[in-house]
Amino acid sequence: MSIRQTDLDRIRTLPLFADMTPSVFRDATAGAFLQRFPAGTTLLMEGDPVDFLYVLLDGAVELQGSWKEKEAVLAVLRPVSTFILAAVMLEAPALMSARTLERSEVLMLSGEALRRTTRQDPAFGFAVVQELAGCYRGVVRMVKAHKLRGCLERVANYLLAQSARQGDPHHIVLPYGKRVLASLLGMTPENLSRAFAQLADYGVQVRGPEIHLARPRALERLARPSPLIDNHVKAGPLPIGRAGTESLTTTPGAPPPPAPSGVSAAPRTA
Amino acid sequence: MSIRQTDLDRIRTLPLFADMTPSVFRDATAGAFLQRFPAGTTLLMEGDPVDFLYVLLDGAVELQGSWKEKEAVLAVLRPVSTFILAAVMLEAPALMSARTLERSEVLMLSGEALRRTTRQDPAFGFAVVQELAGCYRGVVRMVKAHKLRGCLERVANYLLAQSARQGDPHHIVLPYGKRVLASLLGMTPENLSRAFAQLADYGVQVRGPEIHLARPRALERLARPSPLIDNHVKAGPLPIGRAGTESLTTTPGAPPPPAPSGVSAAPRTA
DNA sequence: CGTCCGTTTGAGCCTGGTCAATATGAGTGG
DNA sequence: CCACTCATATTGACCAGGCTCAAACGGACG
Repeated sequence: MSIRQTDLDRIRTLPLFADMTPSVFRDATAGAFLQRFPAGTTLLMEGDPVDFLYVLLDGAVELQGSWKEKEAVLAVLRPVSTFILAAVMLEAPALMSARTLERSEVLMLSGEALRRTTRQDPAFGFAVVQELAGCYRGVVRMVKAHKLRGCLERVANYLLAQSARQGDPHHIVLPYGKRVLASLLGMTPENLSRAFAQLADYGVQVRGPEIHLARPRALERLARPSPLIDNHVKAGPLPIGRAGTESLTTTPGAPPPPAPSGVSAAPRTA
Repeated sequence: MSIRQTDLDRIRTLPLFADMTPSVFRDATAGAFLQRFPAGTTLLMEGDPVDFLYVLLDGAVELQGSWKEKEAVLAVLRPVSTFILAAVMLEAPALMSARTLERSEVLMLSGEALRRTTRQDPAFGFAVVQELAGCYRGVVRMVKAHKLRGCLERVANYLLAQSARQGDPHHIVLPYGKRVLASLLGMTPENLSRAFAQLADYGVQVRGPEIHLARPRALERLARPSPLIDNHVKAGPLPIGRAGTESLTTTPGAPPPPAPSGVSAAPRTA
């Protein structure tokens, strides 16, 4: 039950908790406890009710969804990060399962306490807003990558993203197994292998989890990373006279389809 | 610039504004104005800074992303719904373009005023939290549908969703053109046609925008809708969790891969 | 009546998936 | 220390879902 002070200190580094006053922080984390799990443990099954906000302090966790015997990894988390905040705030069942990939340390915070704090403390409320908004945009980026890019391009961009994150333009090490990576990128392990093989033409050399990028520029020309999809890319200076693309430009076409008679139920889109 | 009282009344029906006190509501909507756009108007270009929260009062708007000459529709909105709330809260550039599909009425609310209200009024802050959490979960559902289902299955589930929404188990009318629908479902118009043809075996008869579902049960056996993907499906006997109120907004996002070594940039995943 | 789109249909191709067999490597027990 | 096992990766052959290109069809509108 007792958590070390150092563990609470670690989650204070998260934007979500960084600006809280000590007393509010104490309220929000009341009843929190730390748990250790071996690799391969399912922390949460999709469809389960969610009672806690999870904070990964050490190890690795994958979030996955499933349907009809099929499974897909939707995200892989590394410390320090929180997950299932949205379900906690809505008191709704989880949409994704959470599974440890390695031995992991997870801090569990009372959902009840967090909702109460969110409703009472405007500053924390706004922090939650920004957190959720960031998550939302993260998923939007994911959808765009999926619908707009082919397998090769997704792999190439993944390599560049890792390269940026790890700080070395020429060498990266895969943070988890290729099977997991393939599923995360929306492809089969076999195809990921083939993609790596194809990328040899662009200076990519794979040896186990170690990858050498001999010609990052060539890879970039293939990958064409965009600040609107890959959030590691900084927005470059836009070409000055954006050719014929002004906002509020009306383009011909788009015939008004007959409105469906049924009452539509207020869809919301951030 | 003057807005009719009836327009403000309409947005009060949205969960986001429903519970606000009149005075807070007046603050939040200060400086709001109504605009009318013809069909095919680009309201917002991806990458643009976002100064307003948009509320669609009449007509239809598509949100789309693009990359390298390719475009994909990420969502189609119907009244009354809000969009780009996440970008407003983060003061970040838009990740999606917004384009009218028909002649539309759009209410524009000052982002500045909304952020101020969110920071000051805990009740409104919590409403924004719930809104964003719902949007996030909507996009997660979209990603799951995309990664786990094939084209045929996506179309079948779309038909069932529309059927539920429009209240008639045997007859639906497509709310927008098939070209747009195809892109929303992540396929080409040609393939959507073929999918409809294939679905004839399951009692689906298509005549223009009108679709007759002769054997909904057969279609359901193929589609296998799930409460964890399709938010119109009510949870089965087991789960106690309330059926949430999540939009069909699809925003799949790839959480930034965590830094394997050194300082981690606190990835967030709701 | 003719034109213009959006949709449908057909033929061929190609990306990516499936199945099966073969390394490769880590962990275990003799 | 080695043999065995199991999981992960890779490679190849084959298959199919989905895309592209091209043409024909149909309704809406002038």
